[in-house]
Amino acid sequence: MADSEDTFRLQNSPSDSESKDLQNEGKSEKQNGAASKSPSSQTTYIQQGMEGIKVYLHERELWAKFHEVGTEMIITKAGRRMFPSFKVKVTGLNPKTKYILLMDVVPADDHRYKFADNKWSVTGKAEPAMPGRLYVHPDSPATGAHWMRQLVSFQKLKLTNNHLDPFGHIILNSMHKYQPRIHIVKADENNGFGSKNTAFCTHVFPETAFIAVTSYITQLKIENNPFAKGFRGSDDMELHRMSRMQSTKEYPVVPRSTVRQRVGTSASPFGGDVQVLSSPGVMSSQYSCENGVSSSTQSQSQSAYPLPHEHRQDYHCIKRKAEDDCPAGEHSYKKSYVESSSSEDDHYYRPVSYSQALGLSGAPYRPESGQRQACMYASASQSSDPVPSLEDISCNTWTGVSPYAGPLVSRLSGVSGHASPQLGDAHSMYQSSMSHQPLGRQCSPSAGIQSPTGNEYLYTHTHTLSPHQYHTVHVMPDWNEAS
DNA sequence: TCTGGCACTTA
DNA sequence: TTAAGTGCCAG
Repeated sequence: MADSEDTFRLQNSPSDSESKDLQNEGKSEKQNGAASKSPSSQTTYIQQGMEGIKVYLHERELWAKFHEVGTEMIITKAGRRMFPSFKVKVTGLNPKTKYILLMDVVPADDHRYKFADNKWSVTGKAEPAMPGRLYVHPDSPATGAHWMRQLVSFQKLKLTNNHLDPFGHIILNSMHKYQPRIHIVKADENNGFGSKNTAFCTHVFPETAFIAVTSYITQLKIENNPFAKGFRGSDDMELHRMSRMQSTKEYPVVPRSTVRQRVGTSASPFGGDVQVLSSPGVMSSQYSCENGVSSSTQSQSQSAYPLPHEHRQDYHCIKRKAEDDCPAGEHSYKKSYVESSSSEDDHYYRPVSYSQALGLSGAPYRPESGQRQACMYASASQSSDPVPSLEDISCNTWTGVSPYAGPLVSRLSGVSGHASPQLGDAHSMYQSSMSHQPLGRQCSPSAGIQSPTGNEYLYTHTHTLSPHQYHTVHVMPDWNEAS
């Protein structure tokens, strides 16, 4: 959500602020190594309502660190949050227009992986993709001002390997590689998600790709996740741990994570450069920007595992505006888990309501039922479209996990022309047309226009939401090449 | 490869 | 104090 702890304020208008962000980008990275404000690309295709939307990955440097060694995400039966958590800063939205922010996780390729010989390697063909589920940000829908006022956090999203998961968590297969995606869907009362004019865009950050695992967590997680402080390597703790282990074993025990970490810092188990582990600023050059816009020439050789696409994608469609008040700025900014990024956050984000700065109403956009929860949507059918259409992030059937899911689901469901189940049926399974083709297949390689974006994929499309009727406006040329 | 329990943390 | 979340370990 636009979590309260992540509040920041844009100093001026979104565009002004963005300009400052862009101007400060390079300096920021050089000064403190925090690359979390890496800008999204300039939107070269502009359509009414969705032009200029940019998404910045928060804690990008941390993501990059994990990416360098091969990001792993634990999946459990009960559901596990992602770490690093997925947080973005969004700019360029119409402050008064309502948007729905979605996240999904799609297969990054067709492979199944194994961890052997201290490295990840392909071990076979991927198992069939799980039913795709969408995590709808619990604040959705909310005004552009709301989304832009603070970091948008998807940290409550949970990953599970339970194929029958009833909680709406995103279902993944262990030992498979996945790519999270962010979707911004314009949603207004009269022309909501699913109408043929619905506008949306999709943002992909390649450095957030990960392999789902049920074990094997790198030391980086321990070092950066506050909940894992108990595993950090203070001498006392280490002695305590070792004594515990020694008490039950007759031989010295070295934690597996420690083994992997030490291997990784001496000789990359993933075939990539390993100095990143101890070099916070290593990404600054890799993500250097021109006019504040990061380069798209990331070296794949530094990736722990090859990503099929090293660019961001945007899908743009026409939509009209809606007007709504945005929430009052009740949030307070809190330091992120990573110290290196907090200073940057302080630099960019102020705990003052952007909506107040704009003179907008302070009426919170909240459901009458109180706390809002995220809801998930799943897909069963597979789109054959090479480019994710809005259908790809819509549902054939829906359920909600919260009272709020009702109106949203009702609105969203219209896109695919399928009936919505009872609202609040938290245990129903969603079925939608979300494509779970490996990510590399989802975008047409045609009509490629090089974007000035950085490591995000940039794909811009018009989309009328008439089934299968859209045309590519902006596609990176090598989307399909890597996988 | 996966699961449950553990010790530990944050909120 | 309690609930929720963390990775590790044994099985």
